[in-house]
Amino acid sequence: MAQNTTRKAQQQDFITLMNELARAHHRFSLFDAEIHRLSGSGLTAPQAKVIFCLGNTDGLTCSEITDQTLITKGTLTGVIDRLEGKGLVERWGDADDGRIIIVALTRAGDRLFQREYPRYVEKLRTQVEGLSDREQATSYLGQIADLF
Amino acid sequence: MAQNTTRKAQQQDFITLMNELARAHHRFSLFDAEIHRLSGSGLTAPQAKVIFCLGNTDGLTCSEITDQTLITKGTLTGVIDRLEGKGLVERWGDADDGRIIIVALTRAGDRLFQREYPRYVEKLRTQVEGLSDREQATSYLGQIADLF
DNA sequence: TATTGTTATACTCTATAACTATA
DNA sequence: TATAGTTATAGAGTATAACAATA
Repeated sequence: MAQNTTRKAQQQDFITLMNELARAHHRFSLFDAEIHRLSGSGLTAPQAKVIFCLGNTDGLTCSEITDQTLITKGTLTGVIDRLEGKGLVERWGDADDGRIIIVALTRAGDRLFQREYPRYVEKLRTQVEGLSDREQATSYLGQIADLF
Repeated sequence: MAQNTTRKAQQQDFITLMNELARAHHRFSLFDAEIHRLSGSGLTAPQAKVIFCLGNTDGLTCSEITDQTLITKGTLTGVIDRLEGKGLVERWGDADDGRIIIVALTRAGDRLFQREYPRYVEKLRTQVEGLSDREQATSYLGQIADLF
């Protein structure tokens, strides 16, 4: 009976934990989207992800971008189309392997990256400032990242 | 010089932490959506959120659902429309305050909730099973949830 | 005037699957 | 046959703002 109560309490703890995770996740989405919206960069969150991962590189293939951003390949084509339409990235074929497309920042894209990336990091930092133990956070988040 | 190096290292730590958070967030989205897709319930993740928060209640107002799910009111109308179209929820006006709409599970919605909610929790639990220290997780996630 | 919820618009992202071109 | 990326389809969620009804 007492054991049953304990199990129920543990189940409730777990559900509470998952609700917190889901809400944290959702708030992160909203916060992330809001940062980009308020920045006036004209980027959506997925577009910014792509720009940020292309920054300080000589270009990446679509597969590499997919690996880093977790954006599905079908979706990625559309995101890159829009960034290309804004003149922020350009595409060219790989010389060795005809199947591969290299995506890279244009000069305008690089200027945007140089301006927006530090701002983005700074806004996140401000939000996280209250964090008590950075090392614990790092190691724990690594675990969470591995779970999903 | 050494101080500068340290600061740079700290900045890099922070960026790594944020990248992990962003990836954890994205993976959670994908995992969450996949659970519902594979369950055959026909629910999207936001729809499931609404069904789950209505479970074991006598109905909630749209504002209350918004508070719990963080789904914007404009979006919520559409989500509820789709759930109503499936016969899973119903709406009625509040007797006291004519502005308020009460949303509640239908019998079919409640059956879905009773069946899917435990499954959902169980799948999350399986995923989280590797977690080393539940208490640490709970307290840390609480912090993250408060940050965003 | 403020609040609750709906409607309208326009867009982005999403999954899925078929498809092209190349390896 | 397998891989890289595009295209096509259909739908869902999103922000935003204007709106109606009620308090």
